[in-house]
Amino acid sequence: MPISDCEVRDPRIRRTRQLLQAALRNLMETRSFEEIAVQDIAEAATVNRATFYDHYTDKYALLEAMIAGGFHKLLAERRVQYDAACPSAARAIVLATCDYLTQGHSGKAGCDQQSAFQPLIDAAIVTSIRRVVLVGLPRNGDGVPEPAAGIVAAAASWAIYGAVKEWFRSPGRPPAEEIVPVIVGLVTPILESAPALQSRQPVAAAPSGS
Amino acid sequence: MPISDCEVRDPRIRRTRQLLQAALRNLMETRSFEEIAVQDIAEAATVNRATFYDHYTDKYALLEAMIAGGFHKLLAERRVQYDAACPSAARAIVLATCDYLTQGHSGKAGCDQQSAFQPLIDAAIVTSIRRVVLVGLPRNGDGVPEPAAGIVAAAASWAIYGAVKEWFRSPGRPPAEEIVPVIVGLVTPILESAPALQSRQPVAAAPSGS
DNA sequence: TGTCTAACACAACAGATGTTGCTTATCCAT
DNA sequence: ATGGATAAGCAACATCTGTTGTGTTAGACA
Repeated sequence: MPISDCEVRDPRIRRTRQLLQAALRNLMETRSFEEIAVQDIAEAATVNRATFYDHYTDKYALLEAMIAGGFHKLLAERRVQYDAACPSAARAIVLATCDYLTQGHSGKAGCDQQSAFQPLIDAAIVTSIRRVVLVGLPRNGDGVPEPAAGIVAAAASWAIYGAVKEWFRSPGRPPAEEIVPVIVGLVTPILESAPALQSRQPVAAAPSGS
Repeated sequence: MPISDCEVRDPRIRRTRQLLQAALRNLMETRSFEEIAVQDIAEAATVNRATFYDHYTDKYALLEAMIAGGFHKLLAERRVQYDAACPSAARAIVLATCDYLTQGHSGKAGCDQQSAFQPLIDAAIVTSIRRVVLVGLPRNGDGVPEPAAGIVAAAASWAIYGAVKEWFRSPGRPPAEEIVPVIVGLVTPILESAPALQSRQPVAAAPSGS
């Protein structure tokens, strides 16, 4: 029911949400996410259980906010931002995604690859990637992204995360430095097709539909 | 706890699971998924609630199985299978994904785009796409997929679904026939990079890393 | 056909969930 | 500083959850 986690002025709200996220983070060092009850989180955060529901609809919403916030923080710390004109930007995004998965954002749950809530984590990260990709995509004169940019950003961000996750899940995975260029090579065609969709220049592989 | 939904010989199990899935499908015509309790599903399926838990860990697992089964059925009906040698195969997969989202697999929930369980649906469909893509990817002499095929299949399947979903969510979306070639154009570079990763032939866009 | 295995019904349980109404404490703006 | 707005504490509620135990029934297999 409350406003999005960013842009919260009231210090009471910030405090409570930070407490809840920290509590969940700590609890996940010990048990798996499913084994944690809203009661436990509220108790660990020294927050009333009813107050929890003032901020998040359930523990899954809290997890989502926590993951999104954590990944966004990582991107901000590294000053990561995509720019269609800068090839190394895609590399930075992919590397950040690798590192975020590797660093065990979610304690014991990080190993817990087949958990039912894993898709929630995936979705949260993909959304963050999509956002940072979208702002770097070419725009028209008014700074408004082209309509097809949404499709390109979606395809690219999902492809990036899907590939990174596949690498992360693989049994004897190579170091990140090794896989990052491979993934970048896979997704650059998508990212570079954005100008083509704006019909600035025809591209052989691009379909003429639309 | 039980074996995967496919390959179940015991008719009792088949019957119960079909009843449960049909019950959930029917209930979702009326209410949103979150508003449906396991109790309701069991009751609508004329199945004891305890029996529900013999088959699925919770209602989310049931939803996942339902979505995966439905999409798999759609692919089977259309005889969809990816083949790296056949360009129209990718088209068929993308079109099937568009149609599956459009046909409102999940009743009222189909409109319910921002629901917390949406990521579960996404994950189920992506997994299905990934499977059908993977079997069509190039293999070595023994029929074993190349190691990089996993990454390629993951990137391609996530990209396909992400793009289709973005299209589906867009307010005044064009007809599927119009967007399919665009998406196919976005993902074919990924799919065609599979041979390159096998170092059969160098490709200009592919990175030399590794 | 007969026996064995396992699916299902049923009841009951402790615990968690999500909500409500009320009071107190904290903030923000005037 | 003061007053209005709102977040947080608190208690209690009906309900749902997930599990366990026991008995019955239906399918599998020889």
